[in-house]
Amino acid sequence: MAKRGGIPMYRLMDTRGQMRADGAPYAEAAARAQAIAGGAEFTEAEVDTLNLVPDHLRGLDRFDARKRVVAEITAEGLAVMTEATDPRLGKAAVKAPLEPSEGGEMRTEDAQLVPLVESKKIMQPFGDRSGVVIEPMLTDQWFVDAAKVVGPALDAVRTGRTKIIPESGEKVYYHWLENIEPWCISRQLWWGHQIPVWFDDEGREYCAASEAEAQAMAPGKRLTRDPDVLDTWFSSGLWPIGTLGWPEQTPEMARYFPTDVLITGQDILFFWVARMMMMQLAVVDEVPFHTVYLHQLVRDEKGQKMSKTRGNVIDPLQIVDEFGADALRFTMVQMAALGGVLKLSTERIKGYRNFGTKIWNACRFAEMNGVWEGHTTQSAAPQATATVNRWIIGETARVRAEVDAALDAYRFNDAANALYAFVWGKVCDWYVEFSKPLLMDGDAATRAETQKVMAWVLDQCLILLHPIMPFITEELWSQTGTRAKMLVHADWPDYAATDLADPAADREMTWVIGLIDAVRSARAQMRVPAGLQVPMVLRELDDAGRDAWTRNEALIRKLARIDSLTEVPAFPKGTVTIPVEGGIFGLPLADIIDVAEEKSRLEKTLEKLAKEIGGLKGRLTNPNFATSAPEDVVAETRDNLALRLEEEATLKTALSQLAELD
RNA sequence: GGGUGAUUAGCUCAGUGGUAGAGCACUUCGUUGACAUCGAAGGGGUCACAAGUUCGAACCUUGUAUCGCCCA
Repeated sequence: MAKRGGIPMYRLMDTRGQMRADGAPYAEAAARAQAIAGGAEFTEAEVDTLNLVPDHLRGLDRFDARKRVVAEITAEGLAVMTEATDPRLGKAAVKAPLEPSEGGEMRTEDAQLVPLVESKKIMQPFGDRSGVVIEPMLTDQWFVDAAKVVGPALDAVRTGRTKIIPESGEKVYYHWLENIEPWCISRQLWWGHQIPVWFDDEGREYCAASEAEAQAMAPGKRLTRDPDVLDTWFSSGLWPIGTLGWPEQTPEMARYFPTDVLITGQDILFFWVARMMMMQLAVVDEVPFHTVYLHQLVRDEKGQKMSKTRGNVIDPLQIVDEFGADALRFTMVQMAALGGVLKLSTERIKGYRNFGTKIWNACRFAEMNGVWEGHTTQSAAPQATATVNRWIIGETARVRAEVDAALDAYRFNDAANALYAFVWGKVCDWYVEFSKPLLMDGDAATRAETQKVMAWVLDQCLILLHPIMPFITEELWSQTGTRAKMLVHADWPDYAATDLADPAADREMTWVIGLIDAVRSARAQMRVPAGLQVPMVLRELDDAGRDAWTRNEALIRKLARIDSLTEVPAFPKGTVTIPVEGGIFGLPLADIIDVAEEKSRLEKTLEKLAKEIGGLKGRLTNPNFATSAPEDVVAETRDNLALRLEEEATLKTALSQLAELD
């Protein structure tokens, strides 16, 4: 029986009224209720029989009943009447007709009067699933005195036994637990763990693990069980141990508890995380996990919470059908920046589907060039002599380290992005292109080496991508070479970048890529037809540059579309200048060159350079910079400035030579 | 009301003190020996605003504005 201020609440909303149609007549019950409210003696049992709802209104829908009540009150002449246009009627009010002076008709006030039923907004909860108003019904409920179990849960995070990521989660956790209130664990649901409390007829409660035990506590009494169930978070709070057989000391408990990392939604911190912490510490005196990784809610592309009512739910299965599970997974991982919001858009997912296709095509290219013939999984990087191969091996080791560091720090987006940039931007855009002359025109040894290196590099891509894109990588793994085990079981690589990287190879390939980029850029801006092979001239080049050219001539010529290189003492008129580290190349395009175009190209570059040089000089001339900044920063700035100045000089010369053409 | 975040390129977001990045979108060109679900080259940002700390601020401090989320 619910009470308020010590007085039992009447059953005003008794939907079971029809079964109690034998109740006392309304007038008597009402008189008795007034007496009780006025202080008369009563028993709960008596109040329970009071019938305050007239029989003819029982069992009606509340909205129908309201209309009937209003009609009855009005019929008895007891209603407050008002004009139908009264704004207090809210939506039920009719629009005021025009005054006679404004051309409206004369009206009789009487005919317009209606009972005043004020339109008042009431905060009214609706059932999530039924859509029906939820009526308040006070019942006795059980609470956990949370203050008594909160201490250890707070300490565990304060002392770092359990770490919450991102850190802002810890602040929220503290704030909530430090201000914790008693936790109501009674839920009026038809499913869940029923509350283990039985009552006898006098209302005494017996809390026991089973009905038999409760009965043993109340010999000879008739018991009824509390119909409520435990709050879902109370039950779920026991999940880390309950699933492992607790309270028995099972081998599973010994092996798997405490668990490892809990990954859950940021909005679940209070509900589940805190409850698991409190309950495990209270029950088995141990934290349930060493780390809690909180991710954001997945929202739609506008950042709205997905909801069925709003109709903006993206069904993952539909996405999987359209783009594949790997694309969806990669998208999620790529967006999982710590503390970030997960806005899911199909455009994004499409991009990562294309990424999957890209890898597939790279493996196909490898297959067409015999890379997989006789290949078996190798954990160690192959020995390589070709610069290109040495370079990509080092790059692979570097990305592996980057991915590991990102995963260790729970920065899944960094891991995904590093792999995307490596696989697409390094392996596909450069290494595959570089490998073509080696695989197709190289000698047998070069060819064999390149095949081995490419097989190894692609294997590493598959292994590193596998946690994010398990399906396509597993499939490619099974289609390429001979595999002792499935990719999902493959060893995670542990080679170090310091062992595999070759600084000389890095420097050389950076130079080569820089030269190709510069030529391509100049060609595009001079509007040289993309397919046209053009000659190139060389004015000066240091030894390192000459070595690099000699070793990589084939691929530079191929990728930059250069048909010859001639060394010249001075550039012929109409030559586009291509400065590189340690030298100056040129494209003699006198017949095609657009002088104005080249001039503006140079001026634009010079403008950018001047800005950079200005900034660098400004820093270096500031006496406080040299004294306060770390040495390596100062040195780097100085080197940087020297390089820029050199480039500026080259371009200025080129610009003045260009002027001679006019 | 309490708590907690965010504000960076057209869009979605990375970037914890050394001078600005990615993907998508956009513009131009391209049937070049894996890939047009592609390739090449570009354009685009006084990092919300104001003050402060610092040799140096997108980043640290304070304030302002706007938006979000959690809880009551």
